[in-house]
Amino acid sequence: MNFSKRSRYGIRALIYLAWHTDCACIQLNDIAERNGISLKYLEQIFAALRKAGIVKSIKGPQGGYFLAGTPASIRVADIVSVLDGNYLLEAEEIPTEENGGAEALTVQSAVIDPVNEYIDQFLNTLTLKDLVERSEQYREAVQYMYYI
Amino acid sequence: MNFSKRSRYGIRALIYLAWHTDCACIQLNDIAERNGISLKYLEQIFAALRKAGIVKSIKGPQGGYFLAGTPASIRVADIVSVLDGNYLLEAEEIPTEENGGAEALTVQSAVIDPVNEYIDQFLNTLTLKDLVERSEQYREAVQYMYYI
DNA sequence: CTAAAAACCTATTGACAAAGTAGGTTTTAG
DNA sequence: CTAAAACCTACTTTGTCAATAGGTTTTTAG
Repeated sequence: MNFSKRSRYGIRALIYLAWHTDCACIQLNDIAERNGISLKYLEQIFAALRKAGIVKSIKGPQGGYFLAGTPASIRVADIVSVLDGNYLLEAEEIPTEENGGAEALTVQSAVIDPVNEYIDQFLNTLTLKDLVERSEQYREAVQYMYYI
Repeated sequence: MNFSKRSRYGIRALIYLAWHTDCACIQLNDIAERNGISLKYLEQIFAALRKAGIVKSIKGPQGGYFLAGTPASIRVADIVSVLDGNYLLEAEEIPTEENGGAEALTVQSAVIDPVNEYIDQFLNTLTLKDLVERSEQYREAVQYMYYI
């Protein structure tokens, strides 16, 4: 299981893109400064997102990135998959001896599997649209926090 | 979030101890061989479990380890806490700039928090007793798998 | 009393990945 | 033609996991 900076930065950047679907595109420089993320690191993240078809790009001055689909069509599971590889807990190695297997199988089926099932279901149901909706409360709150 | 070998080995070893509450104690050598785990590594794991009060030990020949409490009183959350530190996903760093905070707060509250809440609830409810009960089906199956 | 079995203790190592840095090339608007 | 931006590849740093190593201490059995 991974929920690395890479994924978190990616999701945050995509929320920002989703906020600005009215703009033609957004520059990485903009996002990097907003979030205190290294531009070079963001570039790598967006290279992956672009290759996976989640965003599209325009080169040259006034270029940038925009979402390839609607926010509702982009699942958080897709984003994390692209950026962190698999997001599930790794499967147990079941000992090949004549013993020890029962314990390992139990851990797999009673601990790992249920956690994985929940995470998988949760991340596959959650879309960028959901995140945008839930961000509304913070957009105001954040301005209040820092402008006072 | 960690679900390392350390935790998995620990849980497996504790299942094995719980199977043998009739024995005075179990030697690590036994468990290590059953599971193909290095004895030295298991010793470190059990040192942590002992210091946390999950198992007790007897030194000297015929010594070994046994559960400090009933299987029903040992939560999987306790085991993983001891062996992996915290088992939850780390909190987002919220940017201190006047911007970017809304995205980060959204990721925290809409993605990280719900996953953490589930894992926390799940691991705190699940006890070693549950694991022992669910291991029954595998104890037979495993013997069948390898003795045929 | 002694030898061996087991727990107990502390330090070190090797492999690997995450996070970020570095230094470019290519495309294209103005 | 120049500068802004994406695009590409390689490297570095840092830290953690999973062991390995080499002991010391305690205690039972003979």
